Amino acid sequence: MSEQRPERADALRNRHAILEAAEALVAAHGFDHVSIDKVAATAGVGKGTVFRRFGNRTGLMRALLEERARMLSEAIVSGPPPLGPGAPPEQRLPAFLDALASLATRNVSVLAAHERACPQDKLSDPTYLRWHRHITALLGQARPDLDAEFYGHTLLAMFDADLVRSITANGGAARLAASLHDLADTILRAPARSRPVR
Amino acid sequence: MSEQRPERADALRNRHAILEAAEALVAAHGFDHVSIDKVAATAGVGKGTVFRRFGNRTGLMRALLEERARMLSEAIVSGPPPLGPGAPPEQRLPAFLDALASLATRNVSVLAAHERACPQDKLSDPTYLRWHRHITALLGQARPDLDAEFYGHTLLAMFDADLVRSITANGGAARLAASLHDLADTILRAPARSRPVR
DNA sequence: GTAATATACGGACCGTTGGTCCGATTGTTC
DNA sequence: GAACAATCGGACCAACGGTCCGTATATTAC
Repeated sequence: MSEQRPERADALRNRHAILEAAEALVAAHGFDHVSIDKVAATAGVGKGTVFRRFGNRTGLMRALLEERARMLSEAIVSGPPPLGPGAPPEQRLPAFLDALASLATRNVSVLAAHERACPQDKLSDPTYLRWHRHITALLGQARPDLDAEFYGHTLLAMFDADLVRSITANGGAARLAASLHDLADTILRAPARSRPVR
Repeated sequence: MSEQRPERADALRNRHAILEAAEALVAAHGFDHVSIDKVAATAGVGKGTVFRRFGNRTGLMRALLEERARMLSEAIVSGPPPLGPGAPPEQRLPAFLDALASLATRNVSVLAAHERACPQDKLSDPTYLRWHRHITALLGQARPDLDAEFYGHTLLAMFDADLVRSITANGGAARLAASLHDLADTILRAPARSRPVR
C-alpha cells in the first residue's frame, strides 16, 4: 500500500526547503514564535504546501526530529557495537545515552519545538517510543529485577529540552554526558531486588 | 509595597469563580481546548476580568497550580516531621515524594495544563523552583558527594503529567509511589563518589 | 443616607494564527 | 506535445489571546 509512484521532483525539493526553513526559524526564534506562514515564506513556498506535506504543525516538528534522529536509529539497529547490536547491554546503554546526548545538545531547538508541538502524551510519539523501547530492552537484559519501563522513562526524561539547556548552560555538553553516565551507572548497579518491582 | 487596601469583595468572589471554572474545564477538555473566553463564560464573568486578575493564560495556570500546592508548601516549611523540618533527610525526601505523588495524582489535569502553559523554561517556574530547592537541599545533606542539582531534576521529572498519567494508568497511584521510592532509594544508596560529581 | 472616589467589570475590538479549499500550474508519461 | 495526475499557492475562514475604555459597583468619609 505504500508503493505509490515516486515523489515528484518539485515536491521533494519543497519538502527539504520547508524542513530547512523550519529548523532555522525554530533555532532563531523558538517554536512559539514561528508561524507556518513564516516557515512557508522562508522556504519560498505557499502555506498550503506545508500543510499538504506535513498535515499540521505537529507533523512538521515530528518530521524534523525524525530527520535528525534517523542516523542514530539506523546505528542502533544495524550499526557496529557498542551502539549497535553485539555488545552487552551494560555497554550499549551508555553508548546510546552518549549518542542521544550528543544529538540533543546539537539540536536543542528541534527537541524543544517537538516537545511543545506534541499536543499531549509525548510518551506515545513515534520517536520517543522507539527510544524507550530500546532503553527498556537493554535495561531488561541487564537488570531483569528492575521496573525497566519506569527507569526507561527516567533516563529519557533527562533529554527534556529545558533540562538539557539548563545543564549544558552550566557545565556544557560534558556535564550532561557525565550526569547521564552517573545516573545510568547508579541504576545498573542498584542493590538487587528480590523480585521484579513490576 | 504590597500593603494595599484589601481586595474588593466582588474581585475575590470572581477570582475563585474563575479558578474553579478553569480547573473544571481543563479537567474536562484538556488545556489545549480551553479558551479564556470559555473560562470567563463558565465563571460568569467578562473576559477582561480574567486577564486583569491573572495577566494571561500562563498566569492563570500558575495560579491554579499554586493554589493546589499551597498546603504542601506550608507543610514542608512549618509542618510536623517527616514532611516538615526535624526529621533526617533520608526520611524527609520520601515523605516529600509521597506527598507530591499524591498531589500529582489528584491533579494531573492541572499539572498538565501548567506544563503546557509555561511558555518555555518550565524549570524556572516558581513552583518548580521551590520544589527543586527543597529536594536539592535534602539530597545535598544526605549525599554531599552527588550532583544534587541534577538528581533533583531527575526526581522532579517523574512528575511530568504525561508520565504520571502513563504510570498510574497501568498500576495506579500505588505504582507511582513505589517507583518513586525505588528511585529515591537507588539514588540515596548509590555507591559513594570519591568527590562531588559537581 | 449620600456623595465622592477608587476599583473592578465586561464585551466590543484587533491582529495573528492554524488550517481549508480550489483554480492555476507543473512534472511525468506515452 | 498532448493528456493526465500530482502539486502548488494564496485567498479565505473561524478561533483565539490579549487590549481598551465607558460603565457599574464596592468602599469610605461625613
